[in-house]
Amino acid sequence: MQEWNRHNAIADFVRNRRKKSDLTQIELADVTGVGLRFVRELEQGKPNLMTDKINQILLFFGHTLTPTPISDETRRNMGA
Amino acid sequence: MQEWNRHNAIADFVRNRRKKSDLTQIELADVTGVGLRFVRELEQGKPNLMTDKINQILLFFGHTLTPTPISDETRRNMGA
DNA sequence: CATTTTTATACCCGAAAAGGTATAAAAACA
DNA sequence: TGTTTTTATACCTTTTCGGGTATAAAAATG
Repeated sequence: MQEWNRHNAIADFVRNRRKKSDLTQIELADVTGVGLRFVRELEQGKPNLMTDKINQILLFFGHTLTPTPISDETRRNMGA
Repeated sequence: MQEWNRHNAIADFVRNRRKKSDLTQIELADVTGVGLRFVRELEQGKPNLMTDKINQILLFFGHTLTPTPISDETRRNMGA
């Protein structure tokens, strides 16, 4: 199995935005409609996730999964 | 089941880049190491896909999946 | 036109994700 | 310190993705 990387673009984004919004994992799961376990595995950096579940969460923060150049990976979404 | 949307950011990106590279779906599957069926389902806009499989393909084009703000372009393809 | 190449749809199966929940660990707080 | 809140880990079940392959449709090529 691939190793979990807690610090990847998606996990970091969700964790940071969630905390900025003063939400617990439970609240985020509740408001986005995904399972609590999914929120946790996502933030822990589980490598294999379903795109539509991720988008369910990202949509709450006004974002979505898109292909981006690798060089821009870190820079692109640090705003907001 | 969710409807397939052939024209989403990921599907369009892969289809366009593949054609620019003059590759068939078979060749892209072969060179990226993912199954042929996956390439087809991705380009057809299957909503539920595994992130690491997508990234296997995007990596070949120097890209990766990241959360990006919902722009007019992405919102245009969200239906309704 | 016919023929070849490429893409799309359908089927079965194994593997793994996602959900729910219980419990343990950690963090926040008084 | 002790208490409460939040987060992390573990187990089990159901669901479904992804691979492989066969076939059909569509597109390209002569």
